[in-house]
Amino acid sequence: MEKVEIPRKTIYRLSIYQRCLTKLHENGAETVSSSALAAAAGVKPAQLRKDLTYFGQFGTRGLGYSVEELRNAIRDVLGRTHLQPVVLIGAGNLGTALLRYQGFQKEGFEVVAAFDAVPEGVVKRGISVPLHDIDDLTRFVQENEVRLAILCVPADGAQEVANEIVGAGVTGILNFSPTVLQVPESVTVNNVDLALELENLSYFVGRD
Amino acid sequence: MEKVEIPRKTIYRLSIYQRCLTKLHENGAETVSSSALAAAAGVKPAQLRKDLTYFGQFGTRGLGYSVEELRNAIRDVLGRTHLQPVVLIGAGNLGTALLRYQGFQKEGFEVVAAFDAVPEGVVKRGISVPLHDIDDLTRFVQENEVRLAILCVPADGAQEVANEIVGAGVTGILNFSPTVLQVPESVTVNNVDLALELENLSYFVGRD
DNA sequence: TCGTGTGAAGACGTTCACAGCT
DNA sequence: AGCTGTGAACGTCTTCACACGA
Repeated sequence: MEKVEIPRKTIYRLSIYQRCLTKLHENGAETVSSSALAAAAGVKPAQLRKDLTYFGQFGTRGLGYSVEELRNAIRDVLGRTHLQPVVLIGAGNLGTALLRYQGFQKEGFEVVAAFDAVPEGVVKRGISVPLHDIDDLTRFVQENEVRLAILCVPADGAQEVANEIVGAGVTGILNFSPTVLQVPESVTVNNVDLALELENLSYFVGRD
Repeated sequence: MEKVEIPRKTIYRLSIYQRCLTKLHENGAETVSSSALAAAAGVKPAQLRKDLTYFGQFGTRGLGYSVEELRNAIRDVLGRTHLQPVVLIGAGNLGTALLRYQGFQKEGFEVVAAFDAVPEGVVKRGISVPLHDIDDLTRFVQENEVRLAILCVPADGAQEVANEIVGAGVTGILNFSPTVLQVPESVTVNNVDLALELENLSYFVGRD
């Protein structure tokens, strides 16, 4: 197979395009041009078209794209026909907030279980996800063949937990801990580092 | 002034280097080589050295970098000698969690006020930041010359709030709403889109 | 000899500009 | 005429490889 690899940044944008297409679909739009969709997504038209060429041709010259067709095509590429089970580890402030957060469910992800070192101490108000002791983590991940994990533990314990879940079969980690995780190449880590983002902003704001 | 612009990605990495240096400093290390620091930060040695050349020379050939000197130099570049005041808008699940989150304070940011459309409905447990009605937002931002804002409102209200705070003088927005904000060029927006990150992960995990 | 500093090469991503289909 | 699809140009970031100083 000589499939050209789709750039990571393109994958991110595909998700954004899909959201815009869903909104257009709800508004009853049948077709959309690359310039209109690009404007909604905050990119240039040429970029949008280039992104799409990575996995096929979908438009009609002189007309644009069928909203529904393009949406289906992107969904297929992103591979979310089926729901992905996710575990969340570390039910502190951030962790519990994410458990209450509706955005994941809305996008087709189900947080099937949460783990904490001291599950008794967690405020469970508004949380319907079962909360386990962290000792059950490996067993649970293996038995349920979980591939995705959200990591919300403090920085000093993050690497240890990461090793454990990777050993148990997790291959994608959404890491909220302010640490650089060392993982095998086969594992994908997406870092969400809140302090880092603020610090970065403050750099660009700070020049006067 | 003919200062070469420091790439945005380098700025991000500087923050990471700084964290690693702080950890090294706490462990009593005096000097560090580019390869050691790079390994800790998860980058290649050449990249680290290149990043540093954007704003000066700090190492000693054959020896490495002075942990303390380099840390101070990076702090100066990032410009965080003084604390930046930040406002948070939208005290829902995510917003309140961020208010309780200690990571910002630890990195030198102070959330000076939070705003919500219905401040009475917010659970205030564990929150010490004053909570205002969103009607006071513009006045507060102007009077306190706030430059940074954390946006945690639902997607459909985000653009409106963004317009308001930009008008009031905010030039850096940390946006947690799953929307593409349209702002003037002079304003920096850093998006933290949780569902997007998960979707992205699931793409890389999904191939088997 | 060891590790930094850096020009040059390379890889990658974006933008342009236009050919070609409807 | 209008808008897509795309090779080529461009710009940016990363990596290499080695000169140079300690």
